[in-house]
Amino acid sequence: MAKPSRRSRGSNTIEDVARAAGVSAMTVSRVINGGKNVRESTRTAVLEAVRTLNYSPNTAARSLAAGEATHIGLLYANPSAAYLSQFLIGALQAARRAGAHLVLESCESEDADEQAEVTRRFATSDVEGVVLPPPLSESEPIMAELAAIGIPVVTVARGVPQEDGLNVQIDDYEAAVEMTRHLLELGHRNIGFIKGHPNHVASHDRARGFADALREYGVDADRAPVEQGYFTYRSGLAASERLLSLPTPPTAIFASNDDMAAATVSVAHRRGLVVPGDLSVVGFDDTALATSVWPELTTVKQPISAMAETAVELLLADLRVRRAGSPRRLIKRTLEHALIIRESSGPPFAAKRSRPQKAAG
Amino acid sequence: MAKPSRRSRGSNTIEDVARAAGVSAMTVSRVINGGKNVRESTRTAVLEAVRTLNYSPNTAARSLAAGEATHIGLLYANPSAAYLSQFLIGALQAARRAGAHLVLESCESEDADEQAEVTRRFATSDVEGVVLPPPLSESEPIMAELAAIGIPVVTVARGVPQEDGLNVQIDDYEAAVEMTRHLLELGHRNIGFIKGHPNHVASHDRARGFADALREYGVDADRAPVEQGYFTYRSGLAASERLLSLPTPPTAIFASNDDMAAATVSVAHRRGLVVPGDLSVVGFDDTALATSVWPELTTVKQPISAMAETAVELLLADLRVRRAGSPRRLIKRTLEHALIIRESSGPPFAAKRSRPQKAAG
DNA sequence: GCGGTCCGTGTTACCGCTAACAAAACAAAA
DNA sequence: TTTTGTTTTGTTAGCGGTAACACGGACCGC
Repeated sequence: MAKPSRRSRGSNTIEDVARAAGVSAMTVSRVINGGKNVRESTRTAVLEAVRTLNYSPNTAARSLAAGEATHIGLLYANPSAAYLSQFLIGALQAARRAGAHLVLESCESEDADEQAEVTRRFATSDVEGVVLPPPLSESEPIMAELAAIGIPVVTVARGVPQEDGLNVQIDDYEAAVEMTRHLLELGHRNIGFIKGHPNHVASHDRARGFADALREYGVDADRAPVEQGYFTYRSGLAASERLLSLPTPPTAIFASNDDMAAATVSVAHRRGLVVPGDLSVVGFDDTALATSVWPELTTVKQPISAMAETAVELLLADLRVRRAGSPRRLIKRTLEHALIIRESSGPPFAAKRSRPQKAAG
Repeated sequence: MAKPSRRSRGSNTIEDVARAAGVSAMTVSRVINGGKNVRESTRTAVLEAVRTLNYSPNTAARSLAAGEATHIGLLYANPSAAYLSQFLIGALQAARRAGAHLVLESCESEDADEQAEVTRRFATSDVEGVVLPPPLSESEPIMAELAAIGIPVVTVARGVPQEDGLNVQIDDYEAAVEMTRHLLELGHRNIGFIKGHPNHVASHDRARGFADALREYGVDADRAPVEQGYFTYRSGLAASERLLSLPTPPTAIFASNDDMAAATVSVAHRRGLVVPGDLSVVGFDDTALATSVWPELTTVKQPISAMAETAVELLLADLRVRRAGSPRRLIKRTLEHALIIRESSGPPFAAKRSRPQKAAG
């Protein structure tokens, strides 16, 4: 037995796998990475050895040798905490798989100069690419600064992606259409809508989806009660107050995110309305808030973690391509959303009927 | 000029710094890490060179050479999203500083066998230590499994830390005392309390703090209205309903976390009570929920990010010590909390007075 | 049958850093 | 002054991978 090297950590290396498979380390390396030009029999032998030894490559050694990206930045600003944690989980996963570190920086300021300043400091440290989740993905000062420094960026949920930029998103328009159809199919015809922050392009997409779905069912979209919100709980409070104070208050309210939907539920309760018996309330995003209010919210689920993973992967791929000098491909990726139907939506005027039904059931 | 090496990434290395400072690479290494035995003049020269060249060491190379921990695990379970994202930010920061990767795994199940199973799979991959935030820090199956495998663990906010374990926490008892005093000093004498999940030791500490503070002010703690809750919004709904249905309902309610406090506010509103005019409501944790309800909650802020950072640092230090074979030191660390006074707490019976005041102001 | 091309694999030389050891510089003791 | 520590600094040999190139054999066309 060879005496163990003075600092090995015991876990087996590519060398061990090579020995076990009866090939050289290089061949193992080729098999593990998408290796072309490896005979099928060799490949299976190597994979067999990998499995037997439960081998997993050392990311530190890998990125050192390959000279790959090691630090990718994630600049975030106060989205809902639920969104951020989901996003971080996905980004972290993808980064680790690639052997890269995630460098976090927050940028809460709305001031253009300050945003540029933070960005500059961040970018000139040692990050090789930057992931920009919303709402920062819409920030022009940041995008401009990053472009000036020449650092690759991938935006997430940027409404109007840059011509030659990387972007990951969901189809906000389509999701809003589906949610509106859900309410229409329950029988609602007087549906209120609370818009999102006007700076977010997604807000407009959602509003368009809402209106188009109404038209599809022959409802006059121009007469539909719509109030401006800003994605905050507080703005949702105000907007829903206004909607419910209308002479003919809506039987359902579609809020552009969960925070505002939660606020709407709170206002409804304060007014003695039963949700969903007297008023259906639906949200968007499926953040943790959706299930921590009562009743739990019907909402649209964004695959936040998956979007983050995809974003990191796109960025790393772009970095690789740039380094190799290959022609860049401009990539946009749209991921699937899903309607999550919970307890806050139901048929209109169900309050009186629902009680007997419950007693009977 | 030497032709650039075929794969260097351009950023300057320890070699460049050494050349600039007129010393060897090893000396630079010593200066950068807590180097002992370096002449003061040499040290300053090196640091000068480091600054000039804007040098920052390559973490991949560092952990490869030093054979240090590269993967530390973080096993989490559905705490509030706000808590998790704060925690991740801190943990990530500390991990990156040390050149380690954070490996995430979630374990939502409450079933002992399943928890053990997840833990086993997680631990036998390639993590060298595990961070356990609440509520998992209280899970015996997980702790037992980890101990059996022999992987170092650091728990966070574990009520009764293990004899020889690493743990990071705040003083729940003291924080509860301070919060209760705050209410007492506002003039409240009939204060309701909503307990946390009985499995959490922190719940008991908070309840003790509450009772002791009452006694301190001559209030009969045994007669104080206390209801059992389980840290969920829903349990808060039920508990506060019970408290407010008492013949002499309390003028203030101290909920053991923000979720239950938010639920209490909701119940109060449904009953037509003004917060804080008719009822003061305070929470614990200062999660995002605290500022996304109206009125914003008075609460206790836990330094979540800092706790996560500390936890990772403790773990890495322990790992280093173990590898060196030095005697382990058992470390517990208690971080500072803070009382955050917002709008949900005020003097009792203020509803009638406050309106004229508002009108006058 | 012979040079060329492609394929599958091995060899070599690092990536950037640090542990361990060696050597030199300096100081204190004899 | 010599001897014997004690610092301070340099040298060597990797850590675990991968890029680049080398090499032998199969296949091809002439």
